[in-house]
Amino acid sequence: MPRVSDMKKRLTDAALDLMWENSYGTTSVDAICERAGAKKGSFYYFFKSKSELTAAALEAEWNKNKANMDALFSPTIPPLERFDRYFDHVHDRLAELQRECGSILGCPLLSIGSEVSTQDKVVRDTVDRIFDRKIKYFESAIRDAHAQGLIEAPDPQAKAKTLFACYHGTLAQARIQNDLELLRNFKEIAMDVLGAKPAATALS
Amino acid sequence: MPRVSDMKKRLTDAALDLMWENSYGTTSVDAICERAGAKKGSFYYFFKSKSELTAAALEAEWNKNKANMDALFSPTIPPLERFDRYFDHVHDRLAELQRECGSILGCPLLSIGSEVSTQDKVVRDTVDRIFDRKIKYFESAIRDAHAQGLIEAPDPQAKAKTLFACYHGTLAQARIQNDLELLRNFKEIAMDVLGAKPAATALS
DNA sequence: AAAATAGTTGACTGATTAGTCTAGACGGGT
DNA sequence: ACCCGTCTAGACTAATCAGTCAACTATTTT
Repeated sequence: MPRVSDMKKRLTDAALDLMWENSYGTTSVDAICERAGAKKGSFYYFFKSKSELTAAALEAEWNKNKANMDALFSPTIPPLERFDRYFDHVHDRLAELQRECGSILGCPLLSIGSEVSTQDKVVRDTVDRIFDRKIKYFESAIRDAHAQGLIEAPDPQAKAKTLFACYHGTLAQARIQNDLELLRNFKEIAMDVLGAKPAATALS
Repeated sequence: MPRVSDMKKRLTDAALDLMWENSYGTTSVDAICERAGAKKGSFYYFFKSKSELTAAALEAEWNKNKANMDALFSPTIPPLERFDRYFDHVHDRLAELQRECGSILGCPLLSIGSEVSTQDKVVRDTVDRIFDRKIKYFESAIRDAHAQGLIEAPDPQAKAKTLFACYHGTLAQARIQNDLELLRNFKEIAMDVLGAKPAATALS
């Protein structure tokens, strides 16, 4: 088998960068090609449409982050601490991206998903699938926390969905208002939503 | 003053409809004109760009809903009941729109705001401003609830922002998953987030 | 009825869009 | 050394995009 190329990866990387910073609609195939150092022909050799490229880019991004998610939500870590670490991690990543591009970018799944949901089934289904996987981390941490009596959560899945929605709403607000501050205290908000008993730090 | 026209309103209505159902990016000026029964010239007679039309459309939508919001959040209504009624109202409206267009559309401010925030200052600032106004309803209801001892909310503004973010996250998820079900139980989630003491309905 | 104001028309521009296609370059297996 | 599958080059199309403009119509004031 002759000739191996990293172009596919370069294209998905470029696409995700551009769509995350701007939007699906304003990210043209030409712009993706330029950033990836590719020509049109290469693009359509690997992907049959912009829509499929986007789905592939989101899946690729997921795969890049999966190991990290597994580590953050490792069962060896006390369940509520998993959330702490996760929210910190996202906060730090968004702060880093802000240094690069000047804006708080929020969650690409939510931005892109919300933008294309009524028009592009391929991308929408991809976003859905990845959301489901992410919620599973929440769900299992919540189940563990419940088992240890740290919170009251008879329906861990419902609670996970709620927390997930709250978090993504906050990420979206942070993007719209370009304000990272909203995310700084999310740990406490999450504990509120989860109904965690205020432990060591007893206040009032 | 010669010749009065309702074209401006028809254009903002058409724009909001199309952008809500689809997106800012995929809604072309031509499409807006067609739905409004206008020609290009009329469009640019009233608005100097698509961006300004969008800002005007969002403001117009706000003005259309303001009286209703005032009624829903009237101080004559018990504070926590205001939220109940508001969430019901949005739920019903989205259900109605679903019947018309087949999709759960979520909140146009969030969808459009998230889409354009890094690229269009005029629209972004408009969304910001309207969000601020909407949060004020939440804030005042929360303050009243706190005063009546229904919830514990020493910082009503922070709590309002939190609930607002949670609600919009849920609206965004509902749009992406095209699932109204997520919104059906939001009343209870809201009470959870607010930390409302489970009143009459004592369970477990 | 004339003038002034308010709104409408639609052809036009030039840029940009997603996607196609043919010809060829590269490089590993034999 | 040569072949063949993988990949690249880049010109091309046809549609669509936001925005411009000068001529035109309709209505009210004087």
